[in-house]
Amino acid sequence: MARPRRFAPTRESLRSPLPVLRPVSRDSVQDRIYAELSDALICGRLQGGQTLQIRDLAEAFQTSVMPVREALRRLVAEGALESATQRPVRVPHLSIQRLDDIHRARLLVEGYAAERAALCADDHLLAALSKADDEFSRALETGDVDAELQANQRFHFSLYEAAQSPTLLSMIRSLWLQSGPYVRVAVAHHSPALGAPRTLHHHGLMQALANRDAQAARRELEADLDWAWRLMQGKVAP
Amino acid sequence: MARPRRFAPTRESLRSPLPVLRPVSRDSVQDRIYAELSDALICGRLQGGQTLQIRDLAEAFQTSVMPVREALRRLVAEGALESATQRPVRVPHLSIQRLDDIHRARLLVEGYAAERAALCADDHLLAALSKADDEFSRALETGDVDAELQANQRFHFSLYEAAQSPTLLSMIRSLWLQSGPYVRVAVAHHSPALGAPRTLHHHGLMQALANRDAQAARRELEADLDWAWRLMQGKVAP
DNA sequence: TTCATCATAATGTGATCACATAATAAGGCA
DNA sequence: TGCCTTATTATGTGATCACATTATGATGAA
Repeated sequence: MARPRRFAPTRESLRSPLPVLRPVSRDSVQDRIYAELSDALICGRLQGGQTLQIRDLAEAFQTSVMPVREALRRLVAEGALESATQRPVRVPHLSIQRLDDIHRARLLVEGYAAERAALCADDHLLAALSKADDEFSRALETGDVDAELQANQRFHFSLYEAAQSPTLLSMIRSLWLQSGPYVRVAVAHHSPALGAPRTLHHHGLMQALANRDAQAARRELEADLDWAWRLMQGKVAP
Repeated sequence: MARPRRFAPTRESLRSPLPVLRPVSRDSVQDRIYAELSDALICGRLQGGQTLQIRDLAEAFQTSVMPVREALRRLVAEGALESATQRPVRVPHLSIQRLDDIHRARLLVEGYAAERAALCADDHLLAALSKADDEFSRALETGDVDAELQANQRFHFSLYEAAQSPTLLSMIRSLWLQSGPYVRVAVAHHSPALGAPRTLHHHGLMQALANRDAQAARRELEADLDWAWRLMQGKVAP
């Protein structure tokens, strides 16, 4: 192709094509705010009951209220946040019954995704899981909760992406957004020794995938989720 | 004019309880627009590939663009609509593979909801299902596609609500929003004779619920979904 | 005729302003 | 002093404006 690639199709760049200085994020402002808030939710940096006021967030992000409104609206639509009419948006304060409900849905959907992933597992997937699990173990040793949650997220979503189902993936993402604020309080204060079962389940899961054993993969994943759930039950008020 | 009347449980209304004149819609404008668009999607009044332009909708709804933007944003977040940056929102044009993906997710989640509903089925549920099925049959005879879809929706969601799981219910709602535009083309042009299997599955489902047979309920529901899915495969272009 | 280029129009996005409503604080009568 | 009332403040929601970006149609040269 003779024409230079256009990364920022303005008139100026057409006439004097510049080398790409930055892979300019073509996301809108609200997309970046949404991504920031999503990450904060999944990693548990926001806690249940916390209110998120539009003007405060706008000031924090150095923008107007406009992109913040739309980002919050998206998260409310996904069930990650709740809002009454004319009331500030809040991170839902989930009852133990509601958390149990979410947990059951996670067993169903994530367990099925594990089955599907096992059927089309390859070396690339196993390598990605192994890498994430290494980071996970290292974070457990050093007691770095943020790194632990990040690595755990990478481990699980590498698996779920392998299931090759956009529908399941978006449902799982929504479930993680909802349970994120409560997962952290569960894993935040346990001793490193308690982490042992999780690495065990991770390894069992990788073994099941290597064997293409869908049922075993589901069992190991469910055991992993159940472990975190039992820990959470002790921490969360009824 | 005296003080404007307030129907919300404020101190005043507590002291002099007024008869409820109208269940005044305390929804915001964007809520009503969202409800309208949701209904249009689930009932298939919008078709795949159709673009929804903010200003057009605002004019149709007699409002400004503001509430429309937020309603569309919600639907995009739920996967019911898609939008590229700086591009008009569209009803997704789903491939056969994507529709199959959604179908599998529906089998999983709606099948599980049917199981759960069977475990706590009561006379009230059976009555609601029977009523919806009557309307469904009547719509089949008269060939009223809109009424058929409405009744079918009521039948299924009466069942899903009985599962008493807010998490499952919102996931199912999202799946119906996504598949709504394509379900209609499937059921719109079949002869009334082809409708027989569906009423059969509905009746089988009700029988399973009466027997508290969770596995049978799942099987009947899956059969119902599979019937519609096979019909859809013939109508939708690959 | 055909393709590139430019000008124009249309549309989503962000900013700012205005208003209604809900929570909170201040005041007043029993 | 206690509780209801009233005034004030704060916040979400809707409207309007301004801009960047994309698509579309016109126009020119090879």
